[in-house]
Amino acid sequence: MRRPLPWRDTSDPYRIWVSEVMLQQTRVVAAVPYYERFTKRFPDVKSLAEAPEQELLACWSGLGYYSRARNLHRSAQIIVEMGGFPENFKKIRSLPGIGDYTAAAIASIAFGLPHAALDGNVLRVLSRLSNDAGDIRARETRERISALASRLLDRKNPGDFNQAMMELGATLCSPKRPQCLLCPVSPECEALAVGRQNQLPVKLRSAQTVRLEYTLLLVRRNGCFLLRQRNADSGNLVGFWEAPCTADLPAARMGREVGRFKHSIMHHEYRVTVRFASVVKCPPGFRWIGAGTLEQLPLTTATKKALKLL
DNA sequence: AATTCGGGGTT
DNA sequence: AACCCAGAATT
Repeated sequence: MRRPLPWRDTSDPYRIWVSEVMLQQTRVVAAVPYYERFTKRFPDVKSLAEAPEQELLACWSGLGYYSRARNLHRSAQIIVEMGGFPENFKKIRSLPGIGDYTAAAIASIAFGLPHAALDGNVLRVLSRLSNDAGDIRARETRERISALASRLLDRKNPGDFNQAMMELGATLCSPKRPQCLLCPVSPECEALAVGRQNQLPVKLRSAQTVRLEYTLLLVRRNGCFLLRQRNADSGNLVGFWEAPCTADLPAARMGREVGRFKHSIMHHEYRVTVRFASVVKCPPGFRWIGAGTLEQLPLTTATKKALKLL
């Protein structure tokens, strides 16, 4: 059942750290190609610490949750100052971008320390195993399940134990229609025993999706595109480059439609229309960017998708 | 304790 | 179309 994953070939804490951060709220299949590229470009802590942020973000562009990349960068610099990768839970946990889960994962996998890692998979597996109907997002429930995880933890092999628990959640003990017939611990599963496996875990509160639409403009001239770098006022995606929307260029002349795509962010779903447009002069805040240099810049995913339509 | 942060595959 | 992913930081 053990899936061959690129970060399982190493005991290098740096690589395990990078993989764990990439896997925060991100599926394994999505993270793999990013991990390969990232570790090739930044093979160790030092190379990451010294990298320009724009290069880092360009490498992360499309993976989402960009504060992960910025925190990874800051932490790399802290680790260099510390003189090496921290080797106990408390120090690992203190690094920016590392919470309880990631600290436990690194401590157990890279250093063999007895800390149970509690991610979405493990919460699901254990809520079923113990037939716990508490809200999985409530602190009380998490503490109860965390205590159970610590009790079950194989203290001689915590890294394998943690990964096996997550593997079980990712493969058999899935959110819907768990494959209990194939599950090695089904005889111990209290939810299965009373037929509640499909009702667990209980998770309350989820905002409903908001649908919006807008138009992105591709303004091309002499092999360049009109782009803008998001500044500190834009709130999110600061430092990323993007194409203008219609509100940015009220005076632009519209050209033909290039295409459409959907783009989802959190509980927002955007329907984006892409059109060609032209302007008389470069509007304030925008710059002409050569088409050849685009891939070296961190582009917003929406802009990336728009350009891909060409 | 509740929100926010990206994006995309699954069901 | 809802759900949820090898979560963390901020409010």
